[in-house]
Amino acid sequence: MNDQPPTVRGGRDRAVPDATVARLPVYLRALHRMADEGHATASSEELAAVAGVNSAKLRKDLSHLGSYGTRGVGYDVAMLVDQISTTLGLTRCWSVALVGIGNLGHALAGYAGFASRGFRIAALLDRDPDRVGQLVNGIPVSHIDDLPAIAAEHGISIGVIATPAAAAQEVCDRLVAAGVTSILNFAPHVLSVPAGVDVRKVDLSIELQILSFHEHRKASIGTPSLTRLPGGRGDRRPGQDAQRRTTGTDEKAANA
Amino acid sequence: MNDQPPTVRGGRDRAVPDATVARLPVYLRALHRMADEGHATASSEELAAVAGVNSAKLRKDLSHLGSYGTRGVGYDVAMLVDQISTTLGLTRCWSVALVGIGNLGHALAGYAGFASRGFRIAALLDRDPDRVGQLVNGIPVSHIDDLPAIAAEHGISIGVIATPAAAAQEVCDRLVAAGVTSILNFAPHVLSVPAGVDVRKVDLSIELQILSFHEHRKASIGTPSLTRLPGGRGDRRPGQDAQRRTTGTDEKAANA
DNA sequence: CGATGTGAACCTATTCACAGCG
DNA sequence: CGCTGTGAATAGGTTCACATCG
Repeated sequence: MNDQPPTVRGGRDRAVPDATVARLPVYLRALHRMADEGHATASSEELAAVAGVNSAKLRKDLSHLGSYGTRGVGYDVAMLVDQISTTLGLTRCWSVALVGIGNLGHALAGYAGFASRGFRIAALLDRDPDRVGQLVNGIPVSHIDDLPAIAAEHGISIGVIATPAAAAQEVCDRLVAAGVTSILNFAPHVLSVPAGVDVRKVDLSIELQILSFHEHRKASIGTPSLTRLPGGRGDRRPGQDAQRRTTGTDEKAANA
Repeated sequence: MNDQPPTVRGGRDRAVPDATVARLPVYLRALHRMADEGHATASSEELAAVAGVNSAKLRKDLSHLGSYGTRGVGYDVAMLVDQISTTLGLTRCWSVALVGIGNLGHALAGYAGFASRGFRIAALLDRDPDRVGQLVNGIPVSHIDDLPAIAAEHGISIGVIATPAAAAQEVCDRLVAAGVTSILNFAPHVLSVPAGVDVRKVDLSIELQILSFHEHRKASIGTPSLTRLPGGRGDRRPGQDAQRRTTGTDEKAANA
């Protein structure tokens, strides 16, 4: 316990801001890559470069998990991997139900990234009787009506929706009724869920439209002789790496 | 070479914040839905409900595009659709190149959401000679080496990367060399691009890990008798719709 | 000495609350 | 009178710059 004033969140002051949480998986991937390349230790500068962020942000992010660096040296790669994995809850394996075995569902079912870190597709579900019973990537497709039993049996708490938009809300409701409290939604539809359920969305069409905006911007401004940097989107601060290549994407719009 | 203290962006003060841009496609979808349902006009409250945001945010977002509402009435649906479409640059059709025709590439090539609003897959590309020449969803697969010619021919400015992580950076470099200035990256790899090129990423594995964090949180806190709301993620403000269902996802982590 | 960890400054985004218009 | 549009207040995130420590 602690007294009061600012930011009383979960247990103590654990907090970990959402923006930081969204970057931890990126750091984790960067760390694995550095480990593969033989680094036992990594400075915030090196790690930040691989992760595509600046070093100050990385240090501040890591500081939310505790103090796992050594001044004058950097971070122990293996230890940081452990710490981030623990924070993200990746020390256990999560069972996932994937609903909607169409075009996209097939691709997702075959996606290697699933198994790679602590996620297991425990069930594939569809409403189409013709698809039920099929084997997709070695996993049999079950009927959506069997969701409650399957969810209970496997202790499924994460659901992935890959159905058409029209079916998404109903599927979502069924997932929630079956005890799922985290949903990843690929359907182009805004889901409505009770409090306590987290939803994240992945939406190709939205991403394209955002890119369209920026393309449109670039095109319509023409190449303004030299109002700003010759190519930048305009908001680069004159700070450090204003030139050369921008690495990665800065995070922002996805979900929460 | 310009003075001016605060926030001088593109032309004048056009700005349109990134967070707003990321939501415009959502509003657009909501508007289309309301139009389909016969609404000629919509209040900020109604629209916001369909789009899964609160009305104040929606009004402020729309105010960045100008004043298109009527006080006491609401917004004219058709007019708003036009205005948002124009802002997003959707009044023209963008040609897109999709690179990497594997599992995911197939699914993306078949995705209806592409054609739906101003995007046309002008080319499918792969490095595997066995795939070249195949027809996928009616479009022939070309070899990646032909990218420069194809990009020039179709005026392609948007590229989608659906290759394995190992190939992503090279493909990215080739796209940029061919004149592509906006990239949507599905590969689990942080891309490095020159200034002036926009990158957005879609990453299943990162999304799952973020959900894992929240699941972990919920599980480890148990059900705290009544420290907070019985189910919420903890950061619900005591404001308006704190109970009932949270609609949609709040935006945050995706890209920029 | 070199790199972490962090207070402070800054900037962006969200929410409130209400003036003002149709 | 109802709803938009917006200034002001608040919250959240990023960057700077440096004290601090191994």
